[in-house]
Amino acid sequence: MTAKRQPKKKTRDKLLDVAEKMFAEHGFDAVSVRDITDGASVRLASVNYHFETKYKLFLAVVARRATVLNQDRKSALDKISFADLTPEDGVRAIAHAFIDPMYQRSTQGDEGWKSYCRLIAQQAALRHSPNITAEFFNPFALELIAQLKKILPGLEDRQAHYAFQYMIGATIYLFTENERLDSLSRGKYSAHDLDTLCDDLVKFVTGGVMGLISS
Amino acid sequence: MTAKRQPKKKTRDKLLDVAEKMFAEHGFDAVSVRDITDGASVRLASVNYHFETKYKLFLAVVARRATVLNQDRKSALDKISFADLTPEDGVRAIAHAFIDPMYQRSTQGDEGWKSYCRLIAQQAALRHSPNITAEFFNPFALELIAQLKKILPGLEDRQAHYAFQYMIGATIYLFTENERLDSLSRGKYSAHDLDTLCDDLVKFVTGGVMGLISS
DNA sequence: GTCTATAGCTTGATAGAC
DNA sequence: GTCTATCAAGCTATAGAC
Repeated sequence: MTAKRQPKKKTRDKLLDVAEKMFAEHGFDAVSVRDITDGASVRLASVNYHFETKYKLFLAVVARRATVLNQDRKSALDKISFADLTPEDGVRAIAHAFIDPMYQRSTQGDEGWKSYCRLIAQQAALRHSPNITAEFFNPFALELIAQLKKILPGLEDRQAHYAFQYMIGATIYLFTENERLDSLSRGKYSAHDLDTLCDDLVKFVTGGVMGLISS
Repeated sequence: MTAKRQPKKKTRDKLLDVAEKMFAEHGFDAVSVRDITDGASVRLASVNYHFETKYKLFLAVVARRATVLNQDRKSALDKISFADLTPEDGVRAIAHAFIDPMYQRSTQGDEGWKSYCRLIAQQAALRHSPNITAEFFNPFALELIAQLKKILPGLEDRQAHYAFQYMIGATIYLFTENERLDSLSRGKYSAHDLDTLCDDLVKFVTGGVMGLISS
C-alpha cells in the first residue's frame, strides 16, 4: 500500500463540496438532490449510493469540518494563560478563541470553508429538524462557559450560559454574510468585511460580558 | 354601512395565521401550500385565490405585523430624553427601544406574535431570497444608528453600523427560541425564558457598545 | 462504482362548475 | 368566494444492467 489511493475520492468529495456550497447558499429544503448532482457533474444516483439519503449527505457535510473547527477552538482556549491576564483580558482571550478560528478558516481556508461557516451559522439559527450543531459543538461550549465562570467569579452560572448565547448570536449573524449591512449603509460598509467586523466583534463581546457583572 | 362586515375576514385570516405559525416553525421551503390549507381547514385553491402565490402569502404574513412592530420601536425611541441621560444610559435606553417591543409582543401579545417574532428572527439570518426584512426594518435601523452616534461622539460611523449588526445578531438568535441553551445546560435554563434573557441582553448590548469606544 | 430508467409521490398552480 | 378535479413538473429514492 503506497499511501492513499487517489481515484476513489473523486465523486464522493465533489458531492460534499457542491452540497456544502448549495446548502449554505439556499438552505437544506431549497436545494434538490438534482441541483447538487448537476452542479457536481455526476449522476443522480450517486448521492444515494455514497450517502444513502439527501439528509445523510447533509450530515456528512456538517461533520466533515466540525472536528477541525473544534480542534482550532480547543487549542486556542488551552493556550490562554489566564494567570497572567486581568479578568477583562481573559474574557477577550476567550472571545478570540471562539471567533478567530471561524474567521481564519473562513477568510484564509479554501473556498469550502467560507461556505461551511455560512452553513453552520444558518443552522445554528434554526429552530429544529436538521439542527445538529449541538452534538458537534456543545463540548467546546461547555469548556468556554466553565472558563468564563472561573475568571469572572462575579458572573452567575446562569449569566455565563446566557453570555454564550449572546456571543453565538452576534457571531453567527456575521458569518451568514447577508446583505443587511450593505443595504443599511448603501454600500459604504459590507458584510463581507469580516476582518474589521470580527475585530470589533471581539470588543463588543468583551464589553458585553463585562457589562453583565457590573450591575 | 355599519362598521366592518364580519364574514369576509375568515378564510384569508385563517391562512395568514396558520402560514405564520408554520413558516416560523419550519421555514418557507419546508412548508407546502397543502400543509397550510390543511392546517387551516380550507381548500387548497384558496391560497391562490387570496394571495396568488405561496410566496406572496409569505410576504403578506411578514407585512401584516411589521408596521405595528415598527411603530412600537419608533415611539419607544422617540420617548427617550437623551439630555437627561449619561451616554451609557442613553445606549441602554436605545437597546430597550430595540428589544422591548419584540419581547413585549412575543410574550404578551396573542400567540401569533410569538410565531411572528420567530419568523422574522429566522428570516434575518438568511442570506437572500425571501430576505425582505431590510425594506421593512431599515428606516428604524437608520434612526437607531443615528441616535447612537449622537450620544456617543467617540463612536465612528462604521462602528455604529457594526454595533447594530451585533445587536441584531444577539437579539434575533434569542427570538428563534431554539433548544441550544436547554441542551447546553441540560434543562437548567431554557431558551423560552425570554424575560430574564432579554433583561441580561440589554446589559450585554449596552456593555458591548460601550466596549467599542473604550479601545 | 457508474449509469439508465423509472417508480411512486408531492409539489405549486389552474380551469371551470357552482 | 368556494370547491372539485386535475395538470405538468418536480421530488427522493431504487432496481438492475454494465
